[in-house]
Amino acid sequence: MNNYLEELNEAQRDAVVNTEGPSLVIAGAGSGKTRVLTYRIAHLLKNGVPPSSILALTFTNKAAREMKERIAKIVGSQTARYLWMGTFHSIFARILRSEAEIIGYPSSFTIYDTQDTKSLLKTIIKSMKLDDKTYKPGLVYNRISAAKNNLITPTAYLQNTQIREADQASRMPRLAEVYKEYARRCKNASAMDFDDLLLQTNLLFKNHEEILAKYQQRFKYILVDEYQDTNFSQYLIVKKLALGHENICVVGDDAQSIYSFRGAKIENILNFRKDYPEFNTYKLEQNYRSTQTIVDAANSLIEKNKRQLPKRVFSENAEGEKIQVIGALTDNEEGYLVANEIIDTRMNHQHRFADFAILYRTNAQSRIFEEALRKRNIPYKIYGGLSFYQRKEIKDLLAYYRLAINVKDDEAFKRVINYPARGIGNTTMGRLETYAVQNNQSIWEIASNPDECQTAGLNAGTQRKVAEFIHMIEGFASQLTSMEAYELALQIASESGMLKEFYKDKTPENLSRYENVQELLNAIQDFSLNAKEEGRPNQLNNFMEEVALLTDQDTDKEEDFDKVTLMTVHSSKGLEFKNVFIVGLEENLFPSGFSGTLTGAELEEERRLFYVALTRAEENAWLSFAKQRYRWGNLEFCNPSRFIGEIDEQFLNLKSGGLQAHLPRRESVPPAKEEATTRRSPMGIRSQQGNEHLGKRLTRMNEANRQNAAAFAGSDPEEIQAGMFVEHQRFGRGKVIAIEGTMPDRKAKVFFPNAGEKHLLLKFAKLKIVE
DNA sequence: GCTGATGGCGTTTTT
DNA sequence: CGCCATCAGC
Repeated sequence: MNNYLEELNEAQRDAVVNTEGPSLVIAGAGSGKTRVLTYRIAHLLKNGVPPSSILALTFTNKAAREMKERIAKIVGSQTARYLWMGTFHSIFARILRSEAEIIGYPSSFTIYDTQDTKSLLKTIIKSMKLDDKTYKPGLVYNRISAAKNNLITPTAYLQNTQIREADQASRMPRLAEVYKEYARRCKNASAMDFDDLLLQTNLLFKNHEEILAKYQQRFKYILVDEYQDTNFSQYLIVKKLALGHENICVVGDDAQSIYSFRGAKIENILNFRKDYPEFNTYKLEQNYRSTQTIVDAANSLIEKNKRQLPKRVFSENAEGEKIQVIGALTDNEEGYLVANEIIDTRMNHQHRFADFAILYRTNAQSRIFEEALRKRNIPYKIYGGLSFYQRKEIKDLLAYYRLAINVKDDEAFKRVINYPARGIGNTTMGRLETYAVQNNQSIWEIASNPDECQTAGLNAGTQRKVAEFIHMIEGFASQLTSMEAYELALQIASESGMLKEFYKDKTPENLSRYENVQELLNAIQDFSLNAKEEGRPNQLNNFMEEVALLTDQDTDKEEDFDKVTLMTVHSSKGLEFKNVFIVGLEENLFPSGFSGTLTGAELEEERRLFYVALTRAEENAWLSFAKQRYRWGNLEFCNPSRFIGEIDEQFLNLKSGGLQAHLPRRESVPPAKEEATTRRSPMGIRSQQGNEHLGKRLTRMNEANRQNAAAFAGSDPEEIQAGMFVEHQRFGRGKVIAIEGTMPDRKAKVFFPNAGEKHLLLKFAKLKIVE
């Protein structure tokens, strides 16, 4: 064991060696948070604390794995193995499986992923004869998820007037019933969704004191990473468990709370002192990652946060280069500029491609940069998007495994009953499911019983086909305990007929599907061999327990060696690159899901300047203006369409804070063009004229909208057509038509061409320049 | 059931 | 635009 304490600065060392009692470690970005966590655990182990009494919770598998590896390096893998270290979900799934009986679940319960959940919700919504355009499965899921994460059970939901009112307001008055039905069906299917893993753990601890006591006893030391990202459900579990010994150490940074949209409660970290009055605070304030300039820039934004834990992040690194702001007239140009910059910087500084990252807000924005990089032969890798385990063929095969392990798993049943095709269509499935729901049973329980099939109304031929399928699955199920994972997995893949499907015709898609399935089988083989070596059980259900909570952010392939990284700003949290481009900032100009009412003045207030050049003349004025060289603040806009300058205070002090896009203000608009000063246009504007990229739908809707717009504004349709449709962002929604002549306090129609006839009524206007 | 036309709509993400 | 859901029509 090396002398790890010497590798720490004073603050870090304090946080590592003071292991007793409640500790709050506030860890600024790049301040060595992971190092402190791992060393703290190593320190505990070194001082004779048994690994099995340490519980360390993270948010991602990746974080857990990395930490475990680092600890293993210090204390040896034999010791590290017995740590209770993993994601909230995996740890509590493990506990739930071993306590399943007492809460009425089999220990082999299925974990429904997002897709399963949504598809089940959709079925429920349909069967309740509700409109799935009002009750959108995704939206319903969010509501139910939020309820669960606040520990609101269906019964409590029904009685909660506040929630009921909110449901009324969003025109989903029957949401409570949907929730209840959803919970019922999950139970019948012996399934839990992700939120259930936490909710059920809470219920388990609440209703069974002796079990809570057992785990309180067991976990003498509890550590939580990214505490600012915990939701209420997670918070409460931790709080209950910590009551035992109060040796709880939470690590986080209120300034890095970026997941409130998925239920993270920053209050959990802000209120730590209330829960544990006797706590110690450790502040990690020295940033080892970034230059002073960058730390200063970040601080100038963070200081605008209203509630925060006082800290002063500083860097002793060199001041470093200025932050550059580069503007582009179009998205294509933006891609081109970034690609060029990468090539230049790489040459001039001998950087590797892997030293570059391109960050954007949404995954959909990657395309333009992919194209630009490909054109310049720059290798890149993309994070996000469809993960391996979400591919259809993988989900299909996994569904067979799931069904074999838990035959009540209705979502798996529905997935594979007719894949490959067995002549069991929607009608049959509909009958089985309806009957099952009526009888409070899983589909399997009906389908596997000939009498029930008869009653459900299946004809003899269909009954035979269903029976064959049941027989096949029973065959798989019967071998679960006798065969090891890989053998059985392979057998199921082949006997289910799935492998044959890919041979039907040799399309590239089929080849790729086949390869993916092979990759899954290889993974199972690896799992099986490793498990055997380490003396753990190596059956298919053991593999499936792990896989349900796995995503493939983890799989770093060898071939990903020297490549530019493309990912969302969110997923870059905690990573380091020498060169970072934050692109597509103008996307923020348009609030998505935009449908409220705003006055022109409010828009001005919001600094969301999504206005359009209305007429042909005005548009031309803008375009010629954009090609000129001009200055705004410290930013110099260069010919033809780019500006490079230093980031300045004005930029950073933007009221809305964060990564809001910022646009030239009035002084940048040439005074010569008086017309143009009354309206602004963001960079990245693309007009309909001469723009062959406009979508087909826009073309289709064009005429109708033009007429509508003209009628509303009382203008000549020809005139309006000229600059009417301007694409402000890459989402179709962003195509805005503003109506000439409307003043800030007047209502105006804003047309979203894609929304077809139902245009939105907004108070919206020509933006008045207020200085 | 499969296919192509049509329409709708588009955050951030982990488990 | 690009993906997905739906539906008419075979």
